[in-house]
Amino acid sequence: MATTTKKQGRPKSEEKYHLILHAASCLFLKEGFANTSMDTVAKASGVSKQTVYSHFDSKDALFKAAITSKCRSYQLDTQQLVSSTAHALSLTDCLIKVGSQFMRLLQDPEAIAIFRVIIAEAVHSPHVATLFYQAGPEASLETLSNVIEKFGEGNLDRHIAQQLAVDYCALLKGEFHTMMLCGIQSPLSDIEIDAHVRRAAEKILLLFTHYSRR
Amino acid sequence: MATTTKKQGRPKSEEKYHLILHAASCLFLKEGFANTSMDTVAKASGVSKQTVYSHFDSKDALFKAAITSKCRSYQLDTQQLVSSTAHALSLTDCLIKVGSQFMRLLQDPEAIAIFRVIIAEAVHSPHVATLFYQAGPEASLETLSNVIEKFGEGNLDRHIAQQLAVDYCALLKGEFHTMMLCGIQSPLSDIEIDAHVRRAAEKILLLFTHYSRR
DNA sequence: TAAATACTAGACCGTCCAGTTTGATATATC
DNA sequence: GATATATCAAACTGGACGGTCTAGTATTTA
Repeated sequence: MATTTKKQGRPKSEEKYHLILHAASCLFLKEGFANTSMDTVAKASGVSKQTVYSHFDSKDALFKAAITSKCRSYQLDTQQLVSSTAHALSLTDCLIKVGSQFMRLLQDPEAIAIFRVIIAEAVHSPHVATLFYQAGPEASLETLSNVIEKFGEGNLDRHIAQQLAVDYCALLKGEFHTMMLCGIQSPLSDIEIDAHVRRAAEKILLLFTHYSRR
Repeated sequence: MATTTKKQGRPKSEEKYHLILHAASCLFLKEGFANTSMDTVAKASGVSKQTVYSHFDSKDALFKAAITSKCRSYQLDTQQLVSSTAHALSLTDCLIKVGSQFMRLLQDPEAIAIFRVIIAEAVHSPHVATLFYQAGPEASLETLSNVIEKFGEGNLDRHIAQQLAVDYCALLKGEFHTMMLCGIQSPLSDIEIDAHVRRAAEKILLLFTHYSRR
């Protein structure tokens, strides 16, 4: 049973599997779910339509697989902050560092595209939406709140740290994210990002000190 | 030229125009643009397909008209706050009042539906997205920042008041709005809303005092 | 070599849909 | 009443698309 029962016949090409998935991801993000046809996916991956259907049962299944694969790449890189260097940084510097990363994520055209597709299909594919949210925003918030809690040095309740993390992200977003999603905001320059992040970090520090000394 | 040159023949029925527009709005919001057919709109408005096309040139035109008409109803009712009663209220009470309204707007299933449709079609119909944003969020922010500025009594720069308005909305949204759009958050109870709004108002007050006495 | 499966290219099916056309009826102005 | 337009009901056009089928070729295991 547990033995590697190799299937007979020619095996499916992993390469083609990835070609299809990659092409589908790009198309779904660029054109949306409804405006992407299976014929186009096949053509774009340089593969016959039948092969697409041999790797993925339906358009829906392909969509789920494509979004799922994209999810993995959209998280804050908070590893560096939690690790050794963390203790050398002040909370301010730490917030600024994460904040800049976060803003760059918010600006990323592909990240915006994912959000758009997810939101558009949220009613139809709640499972995919949940998946995306957990892999992306939720995971990032989790680690950010850990960082904040660590700086509280015991004077900060866990749930207050979480709240501050949410608040920080919210302040960083401002009207920005909504405007990006609506397509009425062009990306900020690095200088603008820096200024914006510093203002937000300042505000969170204010809240941080207020809620930690009690 | 400027005389009311009445057209000959039977005039178009205004009633039918509104029937069509109303049915279209509901359908677009419930099903999205792609999943709403002109035949369905015609049937839902109790009108022949031809009549739909006699009032609206194309599906796109109908969509624009439908969203535009919906936009008008989605603004904060800040009239009452700016008016006479305003001076009787403290800033805190004022913020709480607006905040509660704002949260109820964020929860409104129809408002969420509009956002979804707008975001989904943002790439295809940037004009509609802009229209929506100006009529909705932007207008609300404008009046909110006026209220805040008034309470600053001269000690608050105009642009800082604006910033505080944006911050307040951001704190109120938190992760909430995004989660609603992704369909992974059920509406809050009135009690939860109240608690959330109070927390956010408290934070903004902290920022307000910090930025006004300088 | 034989059996089994993957893959291709393209035809094919059924459905859906935006938009048009037709022909009859209704309602307005002149 | 004559003319012009609106409305209806229904058929029609043209095209897109999800998914299946076929027939031939390639690649793998037994």
